[in-house]
Amino acid sequence: MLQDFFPYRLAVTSAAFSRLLVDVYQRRFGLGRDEWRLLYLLANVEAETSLDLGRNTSLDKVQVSRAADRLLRKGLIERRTPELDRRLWLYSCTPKGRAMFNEVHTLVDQRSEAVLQRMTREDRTALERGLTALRQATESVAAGL
Amino acid sequence: MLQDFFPYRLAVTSAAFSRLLVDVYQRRFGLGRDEWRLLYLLANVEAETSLDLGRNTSLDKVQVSRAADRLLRKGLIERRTPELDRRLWLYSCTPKGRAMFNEVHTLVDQRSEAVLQRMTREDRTALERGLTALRQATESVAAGL
DNA sequence: TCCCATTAGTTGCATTCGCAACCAATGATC
DNA sequence: GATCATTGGTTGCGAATGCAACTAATGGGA
Repeated sequence: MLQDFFPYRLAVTSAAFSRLLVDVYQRRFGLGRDEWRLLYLLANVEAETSLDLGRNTSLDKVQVSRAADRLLRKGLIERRTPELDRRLWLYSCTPKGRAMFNEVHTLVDQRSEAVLQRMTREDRTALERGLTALRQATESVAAGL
Repeated sequence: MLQDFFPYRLAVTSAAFSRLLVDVYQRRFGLGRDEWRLLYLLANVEAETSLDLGRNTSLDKVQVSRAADRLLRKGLIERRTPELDRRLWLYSCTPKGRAMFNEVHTLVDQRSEAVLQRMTREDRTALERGLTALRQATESVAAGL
């Protein structure tokens, strides 16, 4: 039975939860998932290179490049070439970007909390624990190819 | 910090886990995610209408239509018009489809179990519990729009 | 019986995605 | 310090996705 298959339940649950948040940052603010992630990172830091940006968002270089391009065109971030390595970009958030981040973050966090608060404290603890363990186990298997 | 944001961790973990399985059914068998879901359902049942197929796979009608189309062209499933309602299709799995399902399922299940077996029994129980609670909470919030 | 609102499925289009090829800068080696 | 493998970023292209329009079948009233 597909409905009992763990990978299916994980994917469906994760997608359903995600959809609630996408409704906020995508439909209401026109931000894609990747843009939202970059903005999240840059809003909370002075500046960061494209390289670190990729590492810290689980996005590959193509995704970073394209999402950053969209954010640039919207005036939410800016970039300059760092002196040390001219292959990279050093990105930072504009005031406009920070303002939008704060607005979006408030609403996204509300939605997310609305879901989590419908769970018991014990269920939340269990989810937290299970998720952390799953991430480690997944990384471990993926590392061994 | 993005890395501590629950929605981010859920999405990243789920995607990483998923990728391990996609490597199997996509790269090695040329099946898309939607095709794999339909095949999973149809391999374990006599026949099912397009309508039920959608309900039981969390796919919308467009996804069902297109994935079914691909499976038909590959000869893995077949369909006929049910007498009761000629708007629908009644799908069923061909022997070739069942054979491929069994092969893929074995490998996918191995991968999935390889991950889960690296977790302690307690972590697995916690994950199971947390995931079920999260799904219910998510559905509950989504239902209230 | 004839509308017509509803439901199911398909198709078109614009956007996004993933992959591979490509270009630019770096740095190790000779 | 010239060569070239490596690393970082961008671009192109084919496939997939999401959304809305469209077609076909159903079913409930005037």
